[in-house]
Amino acid sequence: MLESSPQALAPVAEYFKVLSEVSRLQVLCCLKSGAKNVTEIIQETRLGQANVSKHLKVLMQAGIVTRQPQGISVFYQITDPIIFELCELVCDRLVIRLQEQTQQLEQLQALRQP
Amino acid sequence: MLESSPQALAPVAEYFKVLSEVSRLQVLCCLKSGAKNVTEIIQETRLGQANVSKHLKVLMQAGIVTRQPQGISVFYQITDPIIFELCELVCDRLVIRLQEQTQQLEQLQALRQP
DNA sequence: CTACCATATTACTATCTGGTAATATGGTAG
DNA sequence: CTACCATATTACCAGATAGTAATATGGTAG
Repeated sequence: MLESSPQALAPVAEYFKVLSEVSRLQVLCCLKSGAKNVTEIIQETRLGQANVSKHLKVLMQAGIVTRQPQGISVFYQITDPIIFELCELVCDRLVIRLQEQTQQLEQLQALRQP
Repeated sequence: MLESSPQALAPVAEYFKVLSEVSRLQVLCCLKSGAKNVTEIIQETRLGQANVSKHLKVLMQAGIVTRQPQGISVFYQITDPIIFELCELVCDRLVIRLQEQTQQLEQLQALRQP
């Protein structure tokens, strides 16, 4: 599987790009516990209002969150549960990498003082 | 799990950023079948030499590939097997999203011609 | 209707990054 | 040594994008 033509890879790259910004990951983490309105997201993430609005639009166009106007405010909710699975995979890998680097450092230090 | 502070999320975002470029995904796909030297990668991906070199550096700094000089040329190899798992997850999700969109379109067309 | 609140959009800037041509490096052969 | 090949680096440009201030939209209350 996993075709290698640029055309086939473009949507995958685009999806990863959406997840490649700290602010958007912050918003997603904030929504992990359930639907929230924009004001709540702004308060919790301490990001600017226009900024949050823009990021939410990007997340919606990627199909990662859904929008639900409710009275005067608008609630957003995560629809795509694989996000956290993806993040966990990456986190696990980053931890392993850190451990390897620490090990290498220790070995170097051991060599320096025989 | 999955802390929400910007500092904790930064490495995750960075990892996703590495995977958010079509050219780099092309290189990774090209390496899926095993180690290849730079010339082979250039031929297979049809990317420029300096460009491939730069992308390989990024992939190496992210710990996704390893470098092995061999005689006059340099071989690269994927070290991080989770990449394709990540891509598969995203692909599956993209397919589902496409299917949903197609369904919605069909419903709209059905409404237009009652 | 007007006033007000929450959210979205616009316009703009500063920063970052992919691509490439030119050049540098480094190993190999003769 | 020199010539040559593969790879890396540098310098540069063009396009994309995060952040923000200002403004627009749209729903609600009075």
